[in-house]
Amino acid sequence: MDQLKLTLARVIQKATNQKGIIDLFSIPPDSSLGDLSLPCFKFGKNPVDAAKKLAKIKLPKGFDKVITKGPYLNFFYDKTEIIKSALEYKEIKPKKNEKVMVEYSQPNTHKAFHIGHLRNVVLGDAIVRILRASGYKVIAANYIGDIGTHVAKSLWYIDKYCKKLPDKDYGNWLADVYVKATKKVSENERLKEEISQVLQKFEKGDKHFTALWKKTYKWSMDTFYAIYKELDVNFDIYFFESEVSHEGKKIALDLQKKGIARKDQGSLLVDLDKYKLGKYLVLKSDGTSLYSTKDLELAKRKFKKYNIDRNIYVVGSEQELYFKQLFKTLELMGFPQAKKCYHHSYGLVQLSSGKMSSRLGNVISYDELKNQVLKEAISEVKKRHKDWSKRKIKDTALKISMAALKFTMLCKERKRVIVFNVNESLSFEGESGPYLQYVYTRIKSIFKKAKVKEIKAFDAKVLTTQAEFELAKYILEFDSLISEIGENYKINMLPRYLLDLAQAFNSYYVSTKVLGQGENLTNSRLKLIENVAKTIKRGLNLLGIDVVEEM
RNA sequence: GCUCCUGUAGUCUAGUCUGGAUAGGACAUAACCCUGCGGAGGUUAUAGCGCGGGUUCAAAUCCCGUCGGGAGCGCCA
Repeated sequence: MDQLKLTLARVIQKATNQKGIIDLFSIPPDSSLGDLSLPCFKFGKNPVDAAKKLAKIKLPKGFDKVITKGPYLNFFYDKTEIIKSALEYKEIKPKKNEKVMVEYSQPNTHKAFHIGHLRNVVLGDAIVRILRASGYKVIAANYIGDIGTHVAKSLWYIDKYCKKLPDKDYGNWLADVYVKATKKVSENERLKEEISQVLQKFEKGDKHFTALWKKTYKWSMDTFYAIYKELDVNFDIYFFESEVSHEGKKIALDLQKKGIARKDQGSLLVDLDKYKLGKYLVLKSDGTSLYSTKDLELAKRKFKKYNIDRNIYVVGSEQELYFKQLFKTLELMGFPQAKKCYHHSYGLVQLSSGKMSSRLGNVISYDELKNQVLKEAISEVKKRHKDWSKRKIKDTALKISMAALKFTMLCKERKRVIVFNVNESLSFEGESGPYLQYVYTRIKSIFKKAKVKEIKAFDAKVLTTQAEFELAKYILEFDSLISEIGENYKINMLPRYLLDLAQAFNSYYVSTKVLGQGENLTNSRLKLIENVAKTIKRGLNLLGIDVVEEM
């Protein structure tokens, strides 16, 4: 269809002697008005006349007719041609040379993994999948916050107050320790000094704290790995703050030598006032490293060792200023790739009662939410399939739960804040992941009854309804949508598209019978809905969502 | 105080970058549709662009102002 649009644009370009026609095209508000529209406001003083004049042009192949509607010129595709292309549709695999690194998830060890982290992982994973589908070489990177003040705080608390270490449920225990430690410190400011000492000892390689760190670090990582496995998220590389901390300090000191950074109240900072970016602190006054210290070294590694062309950081919008500062500093350091660093920010996930904070412990953990949704899904599946085994019920319910969770995280425009109400469970109806899975099972069910594996003969000419034409258009739109998202990162366009397609299918389904319509018609309809199912499956997979055969 | 983001029916949301036709969808509410390929569905109804200016043939979209909500602004990450 992109090709059709292009040829039409050329024809009109010739007739009007104007450039950029292709950008003027729009989709009419209702498909009964046409498939493609050209507003004629820019062709002379009287757009209605201009439209009438242009309506006389000779239409290129693939177009059926053109009508005018006031100042609009509305084109209709040749329906049979479109349906034919949709029936014969083959997946394309584009190739691009650019190498992109997507850094996401970045959880801190020794803290809770909550639903805010979930939005990040799901978003990052979808970006990775979509960029790969649009042809980029993608490195999926995680960056674990395994050291820093928060870890020192936990180690300090465990060392000082915990007589017994747990033997199970490590992740939650650590999350709880962090909350308690924060509370302790807030009651007595002087304890901060003790924590600073623990951090300094640890950074110098103190044996006791290193051993304690190793043990507790592993507990956290095992918790994360389990979550990633369940979410079906895979990383190509794990970076750790601990491995860039030391080199980061060198960079900070080097920045001072070069006059990019200066000392201020004992700490080192890069003054970015003249770029309206405030001051960027790169080393603490006690000589230990900061988030920024480590990010400088991390970026350097990405550029030099991994030789990437583009670098995407998936991090919440509250860090927008921080990343602007980081990118500017990288630029001052002379990295040409600094201009190709991109902060993919997104809105907070918060509770109806307000912002979540690992420090305060008022969070919904990933496990908590998942278990709630899973419970609901299990009961729904049970209702429908009394004969299924427990195992099958749970497997299916888990896939449905994942669809519900991920879809909720992805269908909103990225900057939008997501507010969770603890008591409201996620919906499986309406605009939801399960709604899309449902469409897939309906199609699969038809195929089961049809008892055909492969449709060899089909004929576009027998598919004459508007609904069939609409479905065909959706199928043909998919590839350009993916490549568009690969450029603008508007992930939520994909869930939106899938909802539209699903809805179009559902109304087709209730109005049109596929089976028992004679071999020719039935086979052609089967072919069409098979391609609908494939498109939905591909789309869901790009969002990290699995389909189910039955639900 | 300064900076950034955001405001669309009772609730949630798409559209805003790149201005075009009747602002699309979901939930809730009220009707209706299984002798049919799966009702986690379909059809219909009700209801909306915070406010005030400006630019334009045309504004949810751009500009200015204003009000409400959120986030950030040196030793957290």
